[in-house]
Amino acid sequence: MAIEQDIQQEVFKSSFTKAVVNIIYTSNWISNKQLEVLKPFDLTLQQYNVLRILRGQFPKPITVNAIIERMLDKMSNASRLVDKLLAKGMVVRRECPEDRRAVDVVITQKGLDLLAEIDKIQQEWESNFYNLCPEEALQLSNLLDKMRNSKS
Amino acid sequence: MAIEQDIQQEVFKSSFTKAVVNIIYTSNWISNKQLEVLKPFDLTLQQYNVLRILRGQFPKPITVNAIIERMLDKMSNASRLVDKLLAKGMVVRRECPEDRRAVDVVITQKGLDLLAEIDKIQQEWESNFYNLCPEEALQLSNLLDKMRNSKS
DNA sequence: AAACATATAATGTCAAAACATTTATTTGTT
DNA sequence: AACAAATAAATGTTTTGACATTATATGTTT
Repeated sequence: MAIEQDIQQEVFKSSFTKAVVNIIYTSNWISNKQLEVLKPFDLTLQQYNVLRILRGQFPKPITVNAIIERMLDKMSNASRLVDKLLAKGMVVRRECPEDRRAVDVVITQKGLDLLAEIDKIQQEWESNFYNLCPEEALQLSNLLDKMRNSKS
Repeated sequence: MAIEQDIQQEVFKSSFTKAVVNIIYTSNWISNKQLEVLKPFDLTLQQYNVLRILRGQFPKPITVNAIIERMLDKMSNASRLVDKLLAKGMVVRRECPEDRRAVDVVITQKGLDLLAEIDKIQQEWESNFYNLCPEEALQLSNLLDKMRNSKS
């Protein structure tokens, strides 16, 4: 359905405003879909995202600060997020030898296994629900990149 | 900057995954920009969105339920959001005569004035930061619509 | 009309986010 | 070396979000 019907607003001030609204709406739409997938695994979206960042680094460790930098929505709670993942046995935490202020975090095998399981369901779901061909997906990504490019 | 640099991830599993990540990243980027604009006016994003929905209906009243339907992220807190706006004198609330369960909400002149003031800053900001021509914005919107179109 | 189901908004509760502050360590400057 | 400034992570506090429950009103069935 087009965004006009989805939020029951027929007219936008500009095509630009419409795109902005559509991005936020679609982002929420995706998040809700992902939450459905994650619910049986007792993971929040943020925990899931942190786990994926850790997998991207595996087997190298990564500091809490570096996690924050790579998170889609920066915030200062990464420390507590790691706490939660630690309690679930999904990560290990150890003092960073080069900088004793920092803390190295590494995903465990249990964490990797969990992600692998989620991946299967996620892919199945993606192929059912997403309607773009690879070229269109790229085009979409490029438009978003261009949009964020500030002139100043 | 392209999404690869922004989140320091060189390779995505597919152009599709890349687009999904980019949508969420860009949505957060927009939200953060908007928050900066709203901060001086002591409005949260959600309060701002509700106000805009009310302005869209003005001078007709709208029920809390109808507000929820039109919100970009559905949730059940609309009642408390209206509370906050009421405390600030931005809306008035009265029992709906046709259905005494429902509550009619209308934006006040004070609310309209506040929105008008924010609009000015918002537009100025949009023109500085957004880099798409109207056709590209439309194309972006259409791709997002297409993406959300479930096959099933 | 009575009984039941549904709809609307408000409220209670708990977890998570936002924001500021604190502690420990490192880096830079005089 | 001594001091100030900066950085990394953790913690405290307040607000907000998510979810369930409640109270009241309306609609429906018999």
